[in-house]
Amino acid sequence: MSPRPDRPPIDGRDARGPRPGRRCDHTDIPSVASRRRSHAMQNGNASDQDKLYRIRHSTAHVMAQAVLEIYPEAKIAIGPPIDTGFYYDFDLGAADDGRPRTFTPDDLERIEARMREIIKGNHRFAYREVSADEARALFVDQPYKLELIAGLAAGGVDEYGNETGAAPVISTYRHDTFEDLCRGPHVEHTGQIPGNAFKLMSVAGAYWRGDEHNPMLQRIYGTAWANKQQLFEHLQMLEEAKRRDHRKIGRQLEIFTFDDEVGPGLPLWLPNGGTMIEELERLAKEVEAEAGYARVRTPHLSKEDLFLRSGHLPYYAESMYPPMEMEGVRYYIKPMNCPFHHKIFGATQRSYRDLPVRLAEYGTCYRFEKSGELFGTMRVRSMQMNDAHIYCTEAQFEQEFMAVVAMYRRYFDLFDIDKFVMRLSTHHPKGLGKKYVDNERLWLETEDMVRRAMVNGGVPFVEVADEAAFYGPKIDVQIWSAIGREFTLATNQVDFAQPERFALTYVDEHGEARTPLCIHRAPLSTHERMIGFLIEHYAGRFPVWLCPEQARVIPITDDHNGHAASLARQLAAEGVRATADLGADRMNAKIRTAQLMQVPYMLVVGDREVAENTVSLRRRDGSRANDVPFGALLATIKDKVASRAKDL
RNA sequence: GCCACCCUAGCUCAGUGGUAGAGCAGCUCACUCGUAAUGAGCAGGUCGUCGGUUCAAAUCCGACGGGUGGCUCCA
Repeated sequence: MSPRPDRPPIDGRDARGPRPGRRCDHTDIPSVASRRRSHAMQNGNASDQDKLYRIRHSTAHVMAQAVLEIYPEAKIAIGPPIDTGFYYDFDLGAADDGRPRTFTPDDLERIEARMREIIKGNHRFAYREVSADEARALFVDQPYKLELIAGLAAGGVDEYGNETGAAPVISTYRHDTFEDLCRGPHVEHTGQIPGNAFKLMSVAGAYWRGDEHNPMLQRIYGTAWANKQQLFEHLQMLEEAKRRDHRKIGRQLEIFTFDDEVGPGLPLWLPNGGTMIEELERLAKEVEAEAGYARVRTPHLSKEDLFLRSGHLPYYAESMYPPMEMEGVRYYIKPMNCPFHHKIFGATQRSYRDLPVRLAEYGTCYRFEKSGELFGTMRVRSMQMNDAHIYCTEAQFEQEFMAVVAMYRRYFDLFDIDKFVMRLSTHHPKGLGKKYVDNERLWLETEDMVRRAMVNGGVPFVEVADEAAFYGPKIDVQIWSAIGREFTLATNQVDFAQPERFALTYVDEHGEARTPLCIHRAPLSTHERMIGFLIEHYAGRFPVWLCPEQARVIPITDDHNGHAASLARQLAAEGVRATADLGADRMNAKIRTAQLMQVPYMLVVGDREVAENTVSLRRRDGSRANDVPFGALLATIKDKVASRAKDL
């Protein structure tokens, strides 16, 4: 099973907002926790979820007690339940060498052992409400708690520091020797925590309140379940996720590789990956031609002036490779294609009759992602984007925007992608002039336009504030990697800022110059992220049209090599990617090899097949068909490819 | 970038102070086989790099590089 959610939580609400009946997605959990979604939590009923929530929350408290016993000087921060368990953040103070003390893997074992002892004590969880002064006295040695209490006392902030807008009630839960600032709920006593259904998983650094300017705390992640079987299933699911990991399959299927000397985040596409890229581009070009896009091509770098005009440099210089200087002029490698497309739009005089203008390009971009942010091919520094920019009038906007959304859905149908969330990202007033172009009126107008278009089109979406692009709101399509990491696969952005900055105009029916709106869109994402995602989505078993190798001819003995080679040539002549395995292996070994490479069609040929020009067909799924006339099979394969069929 | 952990042959891994091993893959030979591994032989590593400790370092320490899990970030 994949840890991605079974059903996208499409409910028209903020993805981080409260959702009835799902305590593990309650607002008192920091945003990261609520963004990861658990398989189990989606399936269980409300009372199961409530029970798991209590178990996890209580296990976190027990862990904090164990940590405080081992490190009495430790300062405790926050410890919420998350969708597969819980975590707790600690500040362990300075070690002898003056550097921050950190947990060791041995600590985890000790802490876990002590936790089991505490659980056996059947200590009751006791709730009480306290005044702000009492709370301050209770946690006088706990600076992080004091900070949270200050927020609670001031109102509108919960015990995790998240804004609630609710009236402040300060409460604590106490069990055994440990009392924590906490709203609960908890199990009745520690004996209700199954001692064989939790496991401390990892140690990680985490910034206090998620802000990298704050000190880094030590976080321990744990997983906790209602019983031993559930824990076992969860651990098995993690193993299965590792098997589908695109980094592993990408190596096994010889799709891509990385080389230390080339550099981190700079994938090398092997021939199999190259083939897949060609197929994706073929798809995109067909679909875009049909939808009235024109193809353009632009350079990989430009003068600094271009990115100053676009506004990218002041906003995103950190994510760009540093400039290079030639003949006294600074050049940047492009992190995006839009400024170039804007220049193409602006290169000719445009009439309202020409609009919409849709410019498409699989543009190659380079972004300097921090080293710790790289992740296989899903997060890289060089990428080729399924990019296009649509220039249109305000009157055309809704239709154009929804046509792009329809294009997403067409692709997602083709790939059977049903686990995703469409997310409308809007601005936040506090970021105006910093993260965002400073024009609140246009922000509100375009956000409303997008919202209206989505609602009119009947497209479910969630809305999140403060996640927009600097030039406008956007609709992102969020997907999850095999190991549960969330990514934006496709994006659809409204840009009300750049057309003006580039002085782009068209002449309207009254002869007046007007500024067009621009829609940025990338439904097929980047090749890097798309192929990484597809590898995990299909676990390497791609539909025939996308397979690097579509058919392999396997002779039974050397006597059939000539015939096998001839069949492979005939397949290739008809555009089917096929090879003949003429090696010294036995037939069984050749089948195994082809099977491991996920070749969809294996054509076994022996004496009978040579005599009758048939093949004995083995498909990747293990199904077989004997005495298939070669011509008929060739026609079938060609049809599966041409129709981009989902089946074999 | 920050915290923790990891890096031994193309791949998966064993080896925890006395100078390197296995399986698979590769190559050669034999076998000529009916739907997931035929057998034998050969070759392949300055143990990520550099420095330190030691009579002796894959093994201990440090720096750097790369990776993994998180945090931050994600146009």
